Amino acid sequence: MDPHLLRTYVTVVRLGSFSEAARELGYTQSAVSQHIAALETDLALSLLTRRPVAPTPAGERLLEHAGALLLRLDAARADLDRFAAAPRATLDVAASPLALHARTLAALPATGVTLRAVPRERVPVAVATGEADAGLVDGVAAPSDPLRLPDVAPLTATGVAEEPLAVVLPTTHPLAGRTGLRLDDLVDARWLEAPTAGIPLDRLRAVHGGPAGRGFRTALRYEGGDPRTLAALAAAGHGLALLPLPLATDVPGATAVPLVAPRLVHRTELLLPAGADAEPTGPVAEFTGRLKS
Amino acid sequence: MDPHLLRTYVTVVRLGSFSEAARELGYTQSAVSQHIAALETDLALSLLTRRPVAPTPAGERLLEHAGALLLRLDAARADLDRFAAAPRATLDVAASPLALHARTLAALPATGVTLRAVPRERVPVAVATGEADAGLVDGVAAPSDPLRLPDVAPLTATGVAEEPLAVVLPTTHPLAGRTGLRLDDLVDARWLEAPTAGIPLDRLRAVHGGPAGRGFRTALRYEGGDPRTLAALAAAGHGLALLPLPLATDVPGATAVPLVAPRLVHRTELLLPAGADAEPTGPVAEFTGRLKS
DNA sequence: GCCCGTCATAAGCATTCGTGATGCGAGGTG
DNA sequence: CACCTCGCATCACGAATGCTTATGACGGGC
Repeated sequence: MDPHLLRTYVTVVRLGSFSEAARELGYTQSAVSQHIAALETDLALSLLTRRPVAPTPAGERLLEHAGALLLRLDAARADLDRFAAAPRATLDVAASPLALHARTLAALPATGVTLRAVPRERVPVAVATGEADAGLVDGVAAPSDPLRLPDVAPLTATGVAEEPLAVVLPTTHPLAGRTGLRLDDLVDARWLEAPTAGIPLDRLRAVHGGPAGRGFRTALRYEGGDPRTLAALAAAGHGLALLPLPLATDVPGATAVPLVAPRLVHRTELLLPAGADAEPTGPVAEFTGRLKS
Repeated sequence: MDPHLLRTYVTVVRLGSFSEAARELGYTQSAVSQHIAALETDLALSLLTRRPVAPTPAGERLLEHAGALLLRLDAARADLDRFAAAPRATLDVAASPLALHARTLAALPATGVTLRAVPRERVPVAVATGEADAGLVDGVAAPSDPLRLPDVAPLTATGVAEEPLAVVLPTTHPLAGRTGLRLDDLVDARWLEAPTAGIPLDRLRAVHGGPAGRGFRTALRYEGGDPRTLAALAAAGHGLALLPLPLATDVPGATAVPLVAPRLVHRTELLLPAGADAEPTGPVAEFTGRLKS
């Protein structure tokens, strides 16, 4: 299970073709064929169906493992490269959209900052692989509880902000007058699924603990990145939205009611490569210093 | 960063010697020397000090990455080997000591079971690498919240039991008369640290959220595996112990007071290789079926 | 000061790995 | 229906990698 073989395997699957993969990797088609053959004999398994080229069930499993492995490998290399590299004068930050709010934006240095908005799950990856010097992720957690992040590499996470959660409903909604809402009251409601602009509902489904698939049905799925649009959708009656309270206010036609049970907050965390906090100076230190104080 | 090179690197560090590592790996000393040299030139870093042989700071970092990588690699191989292997007639269970209680023990099949008690953090590893067919881990979490387990490989975790937590104190202790205790009341107390027999206090320190190092000081460290001994130590006044309530009762000279705040429970989870739940029959299915019902 | 243990380096050799050429089977085309 | 074409498998060869043996360099112990 040489990483090179895994690398060609995943590209073959991704492109659905040996020859295409060979082109992309700079090999000949023959080499790719031999790589796959080597993997299959090594594992004594058939990994791919040819014609069409698609992974077998065993191949699917290998794909999961291979992805994680190659990621960790890249992360390791990036991490160790940092050791030798000269301290950077610029700051690359990867952030999930909702992790960008007054507190985090204010901490950014005045110059030399590149800010990249990426999906939530890609933030740890970006930091681990060195694409970004630091990351900002948001998510839902119990108060002062750390987020559950996939550990692709040794990263340190520190909480930088916690805000209440609010349910956004049309002003005409029967529950709009409440001062607080319990999740139990909303299990049967229709929700807006917005993985990027909003907060994924998986966590709610898990917390609620009901049988899988029950509750929190999706009315409409919004794949854009703008929370105000999401709130507007809620105002228009397309379903309920879940947002950090500060983002949910002042939306025409919508009312934001804080979620009071279960006790959950919208939490933002700063992600750094483990060991990077030792750096005493530079833009990274400036940024993290301002965030932690 | 060939896994072979990493493998020799970690053994060199572990044994503190090139020659020893060569012997263990079945290489010549020369090969080991070249492996290390290859790594160092590839990363353009000095990884080891010679004489004595010890990792440099950069080497320490590599060690972390290498460990995780090799683990995942073994896990991947084990997982895919399972695909080809014939269904097993026996059941190997790796369990942390406190995960073994009435509920889990009752679910074990009558014959063909090997039960291995391992430290908490080794359970996921054992399941991932195929040393065990299934795992039982215990830990502390908020009610109906999953445990935080290191993801060494795609594993599925399902909760099988939750019990209240109790603080064990000498009957003569001023707080022994309470019906419930808040963690805040106990920050300044002396505690028994018992990573195997008891519940590690890290989680409490994290939940309490105080400044690092403050609170929950350790009076005595017990490295044995018997919770009753731990409770007896608490009875003898060596410090407070934290145990699942059922284990903390009926200890002479000690009183168990439930922990009421923060709301935490002692949770036991079943760990299976992801995808293994598909198996319809055999001892694994019997075990998991009984646990989930 | 000599010797022994340990790591580094050099040369030789076997194995591995990638390339180019060729074979083979499936699907499309006239 | 024969033929062509496209795409993966296989083969043989040259290059490169990796391991071994042999030797050198350096420290620490007696």
